[in-house]
Amino acid sequence: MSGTRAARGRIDKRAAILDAAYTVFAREGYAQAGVDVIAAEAGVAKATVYNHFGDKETLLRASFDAVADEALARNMAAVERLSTQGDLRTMLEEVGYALIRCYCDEQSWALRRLLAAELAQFPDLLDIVQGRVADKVMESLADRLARLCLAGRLRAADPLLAAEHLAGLLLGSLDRRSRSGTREIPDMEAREIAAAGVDTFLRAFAAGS
Amino acid sequence: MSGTRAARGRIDKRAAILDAAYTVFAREGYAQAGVDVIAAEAGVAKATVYNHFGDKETLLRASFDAVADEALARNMAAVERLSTQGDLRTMLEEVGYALIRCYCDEQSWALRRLLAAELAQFPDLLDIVQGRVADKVMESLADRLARLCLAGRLRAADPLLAAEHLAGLLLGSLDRRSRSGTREIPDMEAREIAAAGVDTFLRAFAAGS
Amino acid sequence: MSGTRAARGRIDKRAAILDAAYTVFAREGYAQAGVDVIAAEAGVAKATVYNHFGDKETLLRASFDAVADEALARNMAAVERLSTQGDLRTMLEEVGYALIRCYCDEQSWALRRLLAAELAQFPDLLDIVQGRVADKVMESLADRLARLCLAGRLRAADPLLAAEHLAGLLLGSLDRRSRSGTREIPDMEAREIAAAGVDTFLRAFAAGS
Amino acid sequence: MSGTRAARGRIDKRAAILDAAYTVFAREGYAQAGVDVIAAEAGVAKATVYNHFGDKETLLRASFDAVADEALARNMAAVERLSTQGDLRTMLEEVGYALIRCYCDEQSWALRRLLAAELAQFPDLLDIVQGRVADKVMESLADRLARLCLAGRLRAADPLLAAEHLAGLLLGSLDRRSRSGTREIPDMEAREIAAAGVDTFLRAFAAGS
DNA sequence: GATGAATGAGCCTTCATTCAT
DNA sequence: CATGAATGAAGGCTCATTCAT
Repeated sequence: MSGTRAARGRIDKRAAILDAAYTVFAREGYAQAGVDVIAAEAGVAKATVYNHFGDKETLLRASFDAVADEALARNMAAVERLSTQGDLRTMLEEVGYALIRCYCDEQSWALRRLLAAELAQFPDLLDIVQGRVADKVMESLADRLARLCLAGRLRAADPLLAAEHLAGLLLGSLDRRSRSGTREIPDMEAREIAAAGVDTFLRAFAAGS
Repeated sequence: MSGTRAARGRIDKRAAILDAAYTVFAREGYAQAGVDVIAAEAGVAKATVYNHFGDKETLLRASFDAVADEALARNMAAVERLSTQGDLRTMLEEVGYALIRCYCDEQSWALRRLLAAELAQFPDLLDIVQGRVADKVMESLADRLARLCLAGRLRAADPLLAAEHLAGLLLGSLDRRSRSGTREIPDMEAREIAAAGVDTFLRAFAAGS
Repeated sequence: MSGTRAARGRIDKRAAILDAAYTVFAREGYAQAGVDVIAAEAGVAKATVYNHFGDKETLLRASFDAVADEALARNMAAVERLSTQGDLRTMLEEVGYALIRCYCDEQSWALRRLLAAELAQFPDLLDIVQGRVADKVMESLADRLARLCLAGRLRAADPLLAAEHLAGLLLGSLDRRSRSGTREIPDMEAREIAAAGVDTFLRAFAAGS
Repeated sequence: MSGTRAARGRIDKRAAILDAAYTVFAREGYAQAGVDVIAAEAGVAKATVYNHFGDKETLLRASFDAVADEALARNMAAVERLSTQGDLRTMLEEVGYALIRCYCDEQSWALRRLLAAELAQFPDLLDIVQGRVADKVMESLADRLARLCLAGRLRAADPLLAAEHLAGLLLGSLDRRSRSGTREIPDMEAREIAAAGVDTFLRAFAAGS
């Protein structure tokens, strides 16, 4: 019991630091973010941060890992709603809406911002974000579209290309519309974007058109 | 004469500083970029940079201005190739290819990276990049598509939406494919992306389909 | 039995820490030596060091004590070979050689280095090294020389002065020759130094000259 | 003129930093010495220290250089008083006294202390202190003794050895007597040490003895 | 008594910015 | 105006030391 309390304390602190780190990195950028600020936000001493993560760079990577994992999970959950049963347009609109929400999540914007900002200095962050998230999601989406083709609901020569196009139609306008994440996209607008994107997609890829 | 020479020297220095600034900002990020490094790259003394631009932030804005203007010009030139005459698919593919090239230009990547990185601290940079570039390009593209509709070559209820979708189909996959600008996209691949994007676009929007 | 084992474990740990401390102090200097490094070298936890010695300064003093005792013993053993019997020159050369070896021992260099380094901060270390070692050795050497005078083998008005001179002749060149302990003095060179020093000494102090 | 004033300001600051650095290094040891303390003592900003010397280590080396040069000059001046003319004993006593004073100078003690302390970390400091000072002085002393031999005033097979022995006789006891520089040696005592050392030296090396 | 984790103070170094020439 | 020198404010990281188990 007492051992558990201690261990939990340790884990809690580590998690608190990770949370605080991501918050501060997202808010101020990697370079501007002070480790003391992170420590204060996590409610620990600065040295504790170093005890856990060694240096600021490692802390950044760990934050990325954690957030990327979350993002992956959310995106996958969205894609996996695509089944071969039910009304195709409705289903696609729902998936589209969910993907838009994932993309527009404040954490996702922060992740992409940080990635862009620090790409020059830490090129391997790409592997975390794209290799472990974006690629997987796209592959998974392609898989589902392929099954819809086999089920005769869609007609696409290259499922991966179709997935890219679907994603492009759904997400392509979000950067501009949300002013790079600066402006919240209202729910209704998100639904309209989803509907319009799916409409175009279906006009191009629906079977029997 | 000597006055002219002096004035030219002054202008040259200003331009050299701007160039150097953008180079260094792009290479190392705003926060990591040292003013002394910029000064060294421009071949002037650090104080000279301050004489011209006052502080680092102003220098960043000035760089953005210059590069955004260039980017706007290039993108507009691409869009304006869209006329109501000639083979539609071929024309769209050419425009698409040109837009892809603009998007994948190293300077454009750097611009977007810097924007993302410093958005939190300098939100008004958005106005430069999106307000003065992306929006204009999109509007212009919408204009051209509208005229194609009027000419009976396309069928789109909302030209801006169509423009967004075209852009999404063309550019949506580039982030992933070029690994956020890390990997050069070969010419043939760019042409394939353009062709595929245009194909989907035309399947959805071609008149009489 | 288990109590004994435990006590032995305790003693072993204390000794291990002392050894490790001296090793690390000698290798890296007092200020640069990290307590964690010492603890690691001793195979204990950092806190254990503090349980035993309270703080770093005390640890330094304890190390000095231990090493100074050893040094004293070795030097005394060397001096005490001086008797009133046997060939004088041979005996002096042997004693001289032994003193040179003591002085050039790696541990002795480290002791003097540490003393010099920390003299400003911990002036009482002087008492340990000079009061408890150097002075005693010099007094003892003076005693032996005095007895040689009484035995008619030497002629010296002030035995302590003679001892100082003998020590100066033997050890005075070692700092330069061994590059402050950086360079090992070969055995033959040490013997030559001893012989030359004793020769000069005897030319000045031999009875009947 | 104004240029001179500026340059002088620069030089003055550099010199002030060097002085302050040596003072603080000598007082607190290299590791314990804070660069801010040095800067404060020199009356400049901490960054100015870095503008001039780059880092703490370089500052240490520069201090060593400066002080070693001074020490060399003083020692050489002492040795060069040895001529082949005048009363030998008196001259040697004067030289001996001067060498003792050089050795016991507070700056010299500090130099040797610092050297000992930082030898492990910066082995090349040896070259400055021994290579550029001690060796030269000893060679110079040997030269003078050689000329005294040629002049028939001394009898020494190996002048360098004789020089070492003279130095050993003069300086060998100073470490102990001055408690490693902690205790000031009164003038009279210094003269006695010189006289005694020279006496022993002459008993061993005077020509015609 | 031994340990792992946490801490707070401090230190070297950098950097945007200003001043005197 | 251009420059070299100077500055003050941080910031990343370390380390001796202490608690809770």
